[in-house]
Amino acid sequence: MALTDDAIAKIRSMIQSGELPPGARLPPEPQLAAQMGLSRSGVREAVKVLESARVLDVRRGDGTYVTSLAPRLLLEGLGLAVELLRDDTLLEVMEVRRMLEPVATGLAALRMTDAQLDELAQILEDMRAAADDAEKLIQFDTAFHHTVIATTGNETLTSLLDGLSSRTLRARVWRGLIEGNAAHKTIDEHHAIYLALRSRDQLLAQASALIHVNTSEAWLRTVLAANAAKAQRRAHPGAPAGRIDGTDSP
Amino acid sequence: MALTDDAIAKIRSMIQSGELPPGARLPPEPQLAAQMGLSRSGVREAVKVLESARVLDVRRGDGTYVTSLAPRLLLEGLGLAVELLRDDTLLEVMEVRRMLEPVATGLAALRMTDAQLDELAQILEDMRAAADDAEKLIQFDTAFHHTVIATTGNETLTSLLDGLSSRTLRARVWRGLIEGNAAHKTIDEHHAIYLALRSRDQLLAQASALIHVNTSEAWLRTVLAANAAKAQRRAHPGAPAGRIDGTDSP
DNA sequence: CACTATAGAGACATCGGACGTTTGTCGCGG
DNA sequence: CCGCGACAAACGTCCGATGTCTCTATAGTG
Repeated sequence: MALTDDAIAKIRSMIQSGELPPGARLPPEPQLAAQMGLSRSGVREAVKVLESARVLDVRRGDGTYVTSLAPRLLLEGLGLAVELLRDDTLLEVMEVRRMLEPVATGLAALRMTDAQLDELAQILEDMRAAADDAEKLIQFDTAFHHTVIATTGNETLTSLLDGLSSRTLRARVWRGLIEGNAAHKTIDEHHAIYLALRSRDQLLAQASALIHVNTSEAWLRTVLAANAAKAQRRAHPGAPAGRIDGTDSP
Repeated sequence: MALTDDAIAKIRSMIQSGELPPGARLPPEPQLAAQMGLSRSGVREAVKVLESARVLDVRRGDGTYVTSLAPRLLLEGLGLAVELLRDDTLLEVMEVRRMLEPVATGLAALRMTDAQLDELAQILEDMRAAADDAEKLIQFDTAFHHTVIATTGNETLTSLLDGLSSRTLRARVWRGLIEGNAAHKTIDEHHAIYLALRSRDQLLAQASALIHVNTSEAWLRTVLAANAAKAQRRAHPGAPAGRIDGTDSP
């Protein structure tokens, strides 16, 4: 297959070269098709791919435009990718968070304003009030970390970490936390991060963020282990645990 | 638009739920179309999107299959996204690298084998030999950092950092380095990282990686500034330099 | 003159069918 | 047992038609 992929590459290249700057309007599909030497069907597939990557914005009845190309748009797909990762690679994601989130939180301690601190305090309060509602806990947890990282002013960093902490990943961790009666302890960890940020203590913020990510990772491990054991029983009832990596001998 | 996007969501959801595990074969397009209540054209757009995201593997004359869903595949798109970022957000990318790459390099110092160290030494030698060929320098530079990070054994981390250091970003930095006669100094920085790794000194590796990223960032700044000034002159010949952030007063 | 309702044109959304090309397979023959 | 050729299945591409939404210009109204 070359035609459609060529079209994708051509449009991408026109954007990268500046020939199609953010906000620019593309020619109508039939004209674009003629220009690139393929049918309208092929152009539609190409445009659809770039639209799903948030590179193009297709407005029905109007036309197709280049988006702002802001990091928050282009990095949106990272979250979708993480959602599809296999269980055993989620620990790799956690290891990346473990490396990145503490440093980012430390940076946030240097840049955070009083208003942002108050916002965090409010989220913490909400979290404490919702201590028995898993759905809300996840929501406030997401808001807490997003708010912290966003204060670095680095939109790319924020989008990356948002993507690495996809919704289903967070949901799994919290499921473990709640079933393990560790929700309260985890909320305390958020409080510790908040206190470090309020005192603008970079190293303390970094340390408390690392401890928090570490706790999340530990609970994710337990959830994944329970999950793997369940899958194992489903596949071979009563049989001892064996290979779980999905490989197969020829 | 809902039909095609619904189809994308449905297929994604079937994969996420395990109904379509890695390697599974999807029904033929016409059947898939009937099953999801839309025409084959719509299904083809949906499949194309998921293929471009490396979620599906379409084999002409054979069928459509779910990929391995390995991080290296799913995170491949990150590089394409970074390639399209605007100049002013590339500094954000550099800030992320500045936070992540030193920690990762430090981790590599703990896990690297002798064979991998020898591989690095070879790349360093190649780099020195190619000191006047920008193209090769970029190639060896990419190989060096990829090899270092890959020794952490974390494929997700490796793919992320590969994506953050997209080819055009590296090319710009090296253009600055060469024009500024700093190529030699930068190769020395690679050597310093290598020495730290060889002595398995985590903190030293971390420090030398930070210094190296910092140098890259500095040269990227000069390249971007020169670029912005040129764009400014192109827009207003002879006019004094003014705002270069692209904002506009009403 | 200012504002609103409306008709038209333009553009994307979706469909259905047709044909070419590639690939995997299965049976035949050496 | 192995190689070869024909068949069938599946994706790649194209074309044309129709539906639906948006923007805009125009005519009408107060």
